[in-house]
Amino acid sequence: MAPKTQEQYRHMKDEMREKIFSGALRVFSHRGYAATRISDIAKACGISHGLLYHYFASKDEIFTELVKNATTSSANALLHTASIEAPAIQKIEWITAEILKYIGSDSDSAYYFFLMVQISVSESLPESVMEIMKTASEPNNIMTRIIAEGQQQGDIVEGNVEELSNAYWAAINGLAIFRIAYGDTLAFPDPAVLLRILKKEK
Amino acid sequence: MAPKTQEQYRHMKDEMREKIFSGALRVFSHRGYAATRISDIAKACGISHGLLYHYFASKDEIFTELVKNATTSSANALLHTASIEAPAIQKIEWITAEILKYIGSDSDSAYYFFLMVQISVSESLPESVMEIMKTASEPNNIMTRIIAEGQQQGDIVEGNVEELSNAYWAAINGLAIFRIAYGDTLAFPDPAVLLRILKKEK
DNA sequence: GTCTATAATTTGATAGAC
DNA sequence: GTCTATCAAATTATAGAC
Repeated sequence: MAPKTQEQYRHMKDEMREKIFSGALRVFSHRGYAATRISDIAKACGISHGLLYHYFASKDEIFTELVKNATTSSANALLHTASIEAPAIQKIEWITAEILKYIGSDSDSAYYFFLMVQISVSESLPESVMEIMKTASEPNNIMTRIIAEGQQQGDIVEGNVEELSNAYWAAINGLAIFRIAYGDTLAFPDPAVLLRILKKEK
Repeated sequence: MAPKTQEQYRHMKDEMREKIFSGALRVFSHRGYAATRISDIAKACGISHGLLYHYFASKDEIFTELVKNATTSSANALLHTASIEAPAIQKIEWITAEILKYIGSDSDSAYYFFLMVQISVSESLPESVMEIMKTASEPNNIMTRIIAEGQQQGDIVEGNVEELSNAYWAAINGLAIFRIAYGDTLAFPDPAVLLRILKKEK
């Protein structure tokens, strides 16, 4: 192997690659993987499609890197929250506020959520993406644990933890999608509205 | 065997078109509009792609008919609920139970929800679909009216009606998507869980 | 009614000019 | 580094055999 040359090769092109990632994320979200043309991404980045192959080997590689970003960063955020020393309900309040803040802003977050939704539904994806999804730690598992914790502490409503978690994540993902579809004209709910799904009234 | 009447032939043609619709709805949902190949639909229906053109003029026509179905049937269901003589909260309880029942079953409902989600996000759609979306009455408008009604009657929590409506619909749509992604292994929440978003505790 | 063969177009990827 | 020209493969839609 020649790790040294590969590393140098990548470092040289990192800046442009970042620019391409950003454009590609939005194009993939709006069109889906298979429907996204390499020329669409190139146009969104203001370069020719030929030049794009100077920075990426293929359409698959761009997509795979994006998915890698999405899975690792979301898993890390959740793991970090889970490790905080606080009552479960506070963990959930904190993460909900964070997620909604980012989804509601102009950042890439909403697009990452929708990217993962598309992947979970899609039946024909590159093998490389399938591999990542298999090894990705599921946010749902972490969330169900926190919910169960909150139930024991008497702050979260009774009921099947997976059903509660699904309802909560469905709302989060749905809002991310609405945000992409309707932009900043969307009336964006307060974290408290979503937390009513889980929180026990006192 | 006796020769078939014209009506029998017409009936056979209608049946085949229904079969193609059903197959196409699932393929479009799993792959998106632009990424769906005519041969994918044909394969899902167990026919050759040449034969498909015997029943439909183009890929666009199949998709457009599906969108037409989705918009009219969902609008009708909501309008019907809105016209019922009952407190607003009961209307919402009824429609939520209905929607979740259908999404959770093996019917086409979940796919129709996701189809509309994809359309709302997608940037490149056939002109014919764009036309339908422009004239389609928005479910959101009907829902916000019912929610406002429920607030006046003291059964629904205070707060911006559009934000509440968005949170509620986000959860509904999110669950439809989860249902497609995970099939009947999904832990499907009770209507009561979703209604906690809107319902005032007493 | 149903299929296979094929035309016309599009698109992912490469090669080579500047 | 960047672009344009081009190849090879895939895809929509049509034509024609059975």
